[in-house]
Amino acid sequence: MVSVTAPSAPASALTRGVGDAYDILQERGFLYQCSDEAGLRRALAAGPITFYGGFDPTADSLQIGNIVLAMAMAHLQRAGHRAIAVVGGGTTMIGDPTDKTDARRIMTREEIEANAQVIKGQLSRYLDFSAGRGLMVDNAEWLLNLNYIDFLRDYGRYFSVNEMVRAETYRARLETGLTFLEFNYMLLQAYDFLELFRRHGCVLQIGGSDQWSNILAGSQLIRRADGGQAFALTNVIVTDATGAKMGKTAGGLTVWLDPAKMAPYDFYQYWINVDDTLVAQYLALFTFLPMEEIRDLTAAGGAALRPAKERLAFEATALAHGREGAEKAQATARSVFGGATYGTTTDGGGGAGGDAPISALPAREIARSRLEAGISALDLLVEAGLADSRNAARRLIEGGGAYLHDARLENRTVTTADLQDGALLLRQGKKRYRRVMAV
RNA sequence: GGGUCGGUGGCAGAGCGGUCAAUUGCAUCAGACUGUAAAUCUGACGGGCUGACGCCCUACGGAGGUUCGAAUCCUUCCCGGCCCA
Repeated sequence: MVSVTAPSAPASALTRGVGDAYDILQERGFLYQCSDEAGLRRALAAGPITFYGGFDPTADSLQIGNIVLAMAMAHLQRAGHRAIAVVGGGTTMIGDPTDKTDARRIMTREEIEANAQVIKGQLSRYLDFSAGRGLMVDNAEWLLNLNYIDFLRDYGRYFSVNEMVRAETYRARLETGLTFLEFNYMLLQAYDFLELFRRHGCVLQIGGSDQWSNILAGSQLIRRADGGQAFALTNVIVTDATGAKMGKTAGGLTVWLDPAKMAPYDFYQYWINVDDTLVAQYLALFTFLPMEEIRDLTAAGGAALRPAKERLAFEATALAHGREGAEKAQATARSVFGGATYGTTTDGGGGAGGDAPISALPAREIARSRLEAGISALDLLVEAGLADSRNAARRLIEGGGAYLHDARLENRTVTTADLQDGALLLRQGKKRYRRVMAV
């Protein structure tokens, strides 16, 4: 790995300079493709550049699949480069055909804007949006006012349909059906890049490898329309052990960053339950730990990998939910799973944040009066969110997978006599806990 | 617009008049084994009721129809692929 000498790094506590950014991304396993590695290395080394990555406001929260890009951007930014996070408020109104079986649902402006706000908040945990360091823009700003005729005349000429049809992005969709609406997505994303090039001197776009053709189209448009040079870089699409895109818990839940959609405890658990073979990769991608430390942590195999997983979970949770959230989640997890400690985290003890050791467990409430009258175990499991229906709850109990206070729960009536410290501690299977508080 | 093929449970994909709540694979859930891992084995896997045998309801794109009986046949509408224009 050849290190390119950087002239000088701008202010802030940088241990490595602007020219090291490429190496950092490479050694951490982010990179998938680059349109011109030598050229990009030169550009990076020649001083801070402006780069961008896009996020689609299709949901009211980011999920961990989006973090890979955020982390890659964060590394670039930490190396001294200027980040632009583009929220695809305009493009979302079209629908990206990439890797979708069906056309995306078209959303209203209001939904999109609300989502964009949330996403910005979440991204600021990873990226610095202070003046001069980074900014966030919504491409609706320029896309919504495009005039069709003008756009065709000024830019349509630079796009070759032959080329587009050959793009991997569209090939699959050509088999199953692709509307003209979606087909235009590439043009708009390319135009975004051009617009950012003009407005902010942005010369690099980074995105998931599924965005490769779109990003390339942008850098080509910049060359054709303005004679400028811009680079395309893609990061790996991270998969889980089964080869599927990562992002679902064991319970099939999407791993959201929004604590209201997924409790930090569950977020933490997601990382703890990661497959052995992925720990090293995930540490490199989802934490800022130095590579040497990651190698040490994961040098041993087998059960010795557990401290590494705990570290991964802690660091990733701390990034998404703050240190305190991570500490609470960790303390709760340790308490609930037998209190075994595997090494220590950065603070040497994993403080509980002053709360009860299981305080971070997802909780539900139930009226005390209903417990006094007695509630069936079936209904209790359903209301706790551990079973989708009473039939499912029945099956769970029959299968021996329902527990109350760590004792197998039979199909009986649960009353206030079962309360411990004013709550019921329910468990589904080996590790899905839920507290039900009597109120 | 014409021709043709097709729309089945989370996905893939059987069924092609009764024995179909619907074969099978994947995914998922539980149990055993473990390290809150993987692999493996076992069971479950539309909803409701039941201690249980079992019973009831709703489902095979939508709406009608034929029939004792339809996911299976007919009509029509909607949606999609392919070929032609």
